[in-house]
Amino acid sequence: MPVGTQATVKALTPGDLRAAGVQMILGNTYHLSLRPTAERIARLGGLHRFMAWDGPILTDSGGFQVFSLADRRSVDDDGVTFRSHLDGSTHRLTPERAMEIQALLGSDVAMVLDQLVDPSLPRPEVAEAMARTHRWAERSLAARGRPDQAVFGIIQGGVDPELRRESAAFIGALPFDGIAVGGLSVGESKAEMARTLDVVADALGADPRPRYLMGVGSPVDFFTAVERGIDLFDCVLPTRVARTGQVWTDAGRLNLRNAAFLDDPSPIDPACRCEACANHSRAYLAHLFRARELLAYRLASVHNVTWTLELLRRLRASLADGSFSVLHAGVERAFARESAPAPGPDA
RNA sequence: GGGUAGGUUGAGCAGGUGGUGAGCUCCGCUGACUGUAGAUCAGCCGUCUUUCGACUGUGGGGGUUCGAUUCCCUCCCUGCCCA
Repeated sequence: MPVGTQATVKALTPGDLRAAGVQMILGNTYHLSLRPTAERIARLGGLHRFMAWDGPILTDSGGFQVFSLADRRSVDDDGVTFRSHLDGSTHRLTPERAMEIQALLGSDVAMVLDQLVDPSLPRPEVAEAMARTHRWAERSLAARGRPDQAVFGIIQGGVDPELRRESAAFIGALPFDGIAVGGLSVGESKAEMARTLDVVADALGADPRPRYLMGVGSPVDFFTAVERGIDLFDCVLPTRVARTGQVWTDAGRLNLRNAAFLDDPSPIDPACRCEACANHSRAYLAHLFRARELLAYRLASVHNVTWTLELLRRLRASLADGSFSVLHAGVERAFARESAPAPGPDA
């Protein structure tokens, strides 16, 4: 699911999304409730009609903003009080209100309000946020408003195996339509993420419901997660990095702002069939980025979303024909720079 | 021809009225980004050096001075005004 926080996957039209092979997108409770407001979207016929996207939409609950806007909110057992990043006004989000907003938006999948925390915090704080997430999960189920909307629960627990196991058991025991793993890709190591997904996979066992890893991921992360039973992803990376000039290819990542591409007549990825690769050169994109031309953002986003979804299509095919590990190794090799340890300030 | 204001590191500017000018914004170079307060942010951006640091640099030339970006002479270049 490409991320379309504000009722748009930035720089892309619904037509672009369909051409890129997008099946489902993500929208956001927090942002849309502030602007243009959930009530207005409801009056205008719901989120699908509002943004002219007739495919499935999953809406995030605002749980991530509980984490990312830590300096302008306060959390208590009943809910979260935010100060708007737009105008500083105060807003209250409870599990019930998050469900109400998502019912108004009319998304196909609603997420429960959860509390994720920095996994490096002391264990009692991680455990407290997990316990609160569990209580909020039960309240969210009780508050679900419409039968045509699926609701997913969210497993928390940081990178502590025992807490994760406990959370997976608790959330897995509730009658959700799908199970999400939250609180990862927030600074923990790749090994910690993999280990945590192992614990969750073990705890959920043969549970047939769809499993969604929230906020992931990078090309390599998909393999790590699918190996551990994950079915569904959302991530801002393909579109965000595209807007800053980075494109993903079978040969790894390219930064189109680099001077080396100014004279490169080849397409971003010769194997890609997207609009950008079919019609334009790296040199053209490099020029557009330098000139800050708006087309740069669309073409790069079209490419990254297309390429990412094609990667996932190939990943699914590799599961069927047994070539998963070969494909995995190839992507690991191409994107090796990503997993290389970043030089520290003293290095 | 006369007058006047200027000439600072790729560009545009600060600053500097005898003793420390490498400061800003662009441009440029590179990196980062994981449930989007992000078409954003960070580092670098005279030369040498990995760093520390060293050196050079205020249009050219000359003069005064222990010492000149600063004072004097002269030349060159640019804008504006007058003829």
